[in-house]
Amino acid sequence: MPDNREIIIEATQRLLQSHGLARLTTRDIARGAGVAEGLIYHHFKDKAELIFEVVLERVRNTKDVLQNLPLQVGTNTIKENLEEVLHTIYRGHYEIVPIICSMFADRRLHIRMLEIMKERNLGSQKAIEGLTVYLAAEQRLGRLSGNINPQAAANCLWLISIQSAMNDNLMENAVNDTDVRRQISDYVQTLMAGMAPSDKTGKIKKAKK
Amino acid sequence: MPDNREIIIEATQRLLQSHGLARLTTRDIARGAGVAEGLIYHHFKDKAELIFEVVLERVRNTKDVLQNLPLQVGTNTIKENLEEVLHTIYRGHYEIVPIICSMFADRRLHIRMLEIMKERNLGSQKAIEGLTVYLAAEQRLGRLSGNINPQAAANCLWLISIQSAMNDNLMENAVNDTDVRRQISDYVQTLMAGMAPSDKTGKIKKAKK
Amino acid sequence: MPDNREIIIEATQRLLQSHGLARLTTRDIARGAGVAEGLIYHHFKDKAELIFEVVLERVRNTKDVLQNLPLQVGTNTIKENLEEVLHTIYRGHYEIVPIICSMFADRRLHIRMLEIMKERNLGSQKAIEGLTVYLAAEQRLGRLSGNINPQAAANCLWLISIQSAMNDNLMENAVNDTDVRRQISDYVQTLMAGMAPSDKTGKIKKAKK
Amino acid sequence: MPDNREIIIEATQRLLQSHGLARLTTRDIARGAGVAEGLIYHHFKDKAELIFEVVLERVRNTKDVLQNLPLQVGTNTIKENLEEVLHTIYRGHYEIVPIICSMFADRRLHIRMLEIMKERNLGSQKAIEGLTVYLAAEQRLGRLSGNINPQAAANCLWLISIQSAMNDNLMENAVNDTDVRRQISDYVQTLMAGMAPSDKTGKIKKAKK
DNA sequence: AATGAATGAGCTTTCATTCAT
DNA sequence: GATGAATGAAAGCTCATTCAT
Repeated sequence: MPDNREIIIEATQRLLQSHGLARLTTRDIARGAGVAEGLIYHHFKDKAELIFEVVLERVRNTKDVLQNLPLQVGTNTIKENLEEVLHTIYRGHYEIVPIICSMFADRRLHIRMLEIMKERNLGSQKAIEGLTVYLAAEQRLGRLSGNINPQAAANCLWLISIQSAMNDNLMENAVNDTDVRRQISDYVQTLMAGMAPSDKTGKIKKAKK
Repeated sequence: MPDNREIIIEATQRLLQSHGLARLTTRDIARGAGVAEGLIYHHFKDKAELIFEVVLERVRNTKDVLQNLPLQVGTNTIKENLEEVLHTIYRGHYEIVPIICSMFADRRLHIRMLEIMKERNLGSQKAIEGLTVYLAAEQRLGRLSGNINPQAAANCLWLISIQSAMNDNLMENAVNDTDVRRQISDYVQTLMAGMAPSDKTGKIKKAKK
Repeated sequence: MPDNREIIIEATQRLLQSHGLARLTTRDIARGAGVAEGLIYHHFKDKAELIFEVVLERVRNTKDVLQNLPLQVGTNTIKENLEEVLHTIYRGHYEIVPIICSMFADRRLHIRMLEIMKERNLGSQKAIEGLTVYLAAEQRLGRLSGNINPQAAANCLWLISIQSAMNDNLMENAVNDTDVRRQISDYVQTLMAGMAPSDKTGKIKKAKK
Repeated sequence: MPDNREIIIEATQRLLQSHGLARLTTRDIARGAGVAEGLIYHHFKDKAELIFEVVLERVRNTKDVLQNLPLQVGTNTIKENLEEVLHTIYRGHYEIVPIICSMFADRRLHIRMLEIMKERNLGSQKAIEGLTVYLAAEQRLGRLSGNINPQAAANCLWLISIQSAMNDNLMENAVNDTDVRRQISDYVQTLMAGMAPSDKTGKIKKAKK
């Protein structure tokens, strides 16, 4: 007994990738799923909610990784852990970001999207929480500098990986895994090392001029 | 005699920023430009061509954002300079977020845009170049750590500010200048200080397990 | 064991009053009754039959409104009695306005309703009868002018109160009891005093030109 | 050169009478008018506004009569003038009332209808104004009792004629002009004479019992 | 060049009704 | 009797585009 709700979500996911959101109609979705158009509205309040469900499904894996991150506290190197996190966020969002952006290109969908997120108490801050907790824990273990603010650092990592994915997708950069990982490694390296000169103590030097 | 072609483009640009592409109708554009709907089709083959013209103009402007940065080498504190840069990128992108999103929503527009950018050698890497040059110069002056890769660092700064702007725009966060600047300051602070513990030498410690 | 047929009818009645017919769906009804949508079709041939059953019940009740009025003959003041009557008619109809409107909206329902009313000798003239009898009795007691036709007067009172209720309901006027009573009082006062000049004898003066 | 806006209104008017509102679709209207469906939305904001326009067109005549009523001050007999007014209101609303009621059976149309009325500053009080002014003027001339409130009296007349029309339409009473005029004559007679006993002075007697 | 009325295909959404369980 | 997932035929409305003037 096939679950039509799942079938609809899967068909939407498939069509979203081949056609894009702007040209995707509920008729296409129904045809693609092999069900009546009306059934969509039995399982989802409206088209926006269906699209949102697709995005959620995709993001779920990322969310799990971030939530389980605190379990990694003290294991491996920090750099290894962070690279893994950034890679997960990157991969989890590479295909989703254009869909989300598409929704924001449509005023009506945009508004509805924000409503749904409010209803379900979702938002990127929620997703980042696990990362923030992890960083704070590593900081307490002395594996991270006491000078940084875990929340700000988590935000930086999040923003970099999301925007990388978005940028690569928008510019259609080659995205073989080796390149992605090398790039991420560079970013993490930069964030770990810090840009201030090596004699720094967390205070920023004035120009000597 | 005002040039109606220009007037139409300007109105489209304005409306694209405030309303996004998906619900922007030729009627809206005509009304916004104060001309008849039919006139659009005298000046442009179709709606897509008009939109394309507008987006192209925006992309042309983007690369100028960071051109003047190298002039700041050695002046002020690094932190001050970087905060100013991030703020500039943030503000410059905040308003074109709906246009960027629109490109994700319309596959044909997206593809044409990429072709043009390739032809004319545009693209974010170009825009970041000024920032990279600046960072390298400061590094030579000893005002930045020798351990970082200027290109990677420039990328980090770029990605963070763009994605901040997108996030704030799309999630309809409050964006008064004070909040934006505080946020940016936190990010720069994190990047300057680095996340590795204070005895770091650029090498990453293993977990002591 | 509660009788689901009755439960469905009650829920429909309630919803018809608050929401009107046109947007009242079988889903709403089922939800309101706490049963499955399909069950409606076990108890009623189709939606029309269910609605019909409900409207019929309302019409049955309406004629009782004025039955007790003749009992008031000679008691209180006429004005008090009439104000009470108008208020009763007003209140009794205020809540069924959406149902009356629904009959105008659905031709089939309208026709069936008329047939039933003819068959069973229902109708507003029947309902007004009590009022007419009352007025005639008061006229015989000398408490009402001998110049009026009790039937016409009863009709006037009836029409005014019904239409007041409709108007207030449809225009979403504020309808606190004080306002309603003041309004009714004005109408009764007008009807009691009569519009002809005070030297009137029931005959209408010509303009003196 | 036929005016399509008028053609659409006329077709709607025609179809409204034969089919009723509940089953009247925009497709039917377009077909009936011989134009494209989209054209309706070029001339009217939505279906509600079109329907409303039809009602307005019909009511316009009534409105004119009421507004010109003050010109009749002092001419003919009061009774003649009032009978003419009530007859005009009755005739002008006989076919309109069911349409208006139908709109109120549909929650969405109801709300939209009230919006439109607010936008255009319409409402029954506006229509009654002319009648109120007329009554007040006749009162000053001594042709109407000084004991009545012109506003309340105007309301009574209005409510009676509207509800008569509605009642006759709903009950499908015979409505040949002779019957209608006789009925109206009875109502006016009642209102003129007043219901209080002939020795009245405008004060209401207590029951002597 | 400029207008704006007119088109018509296509969109999302609604909803009475059916039917396997 | 009772369920609720599933249907599919509309419904109201949108909008890029055309064309007579």
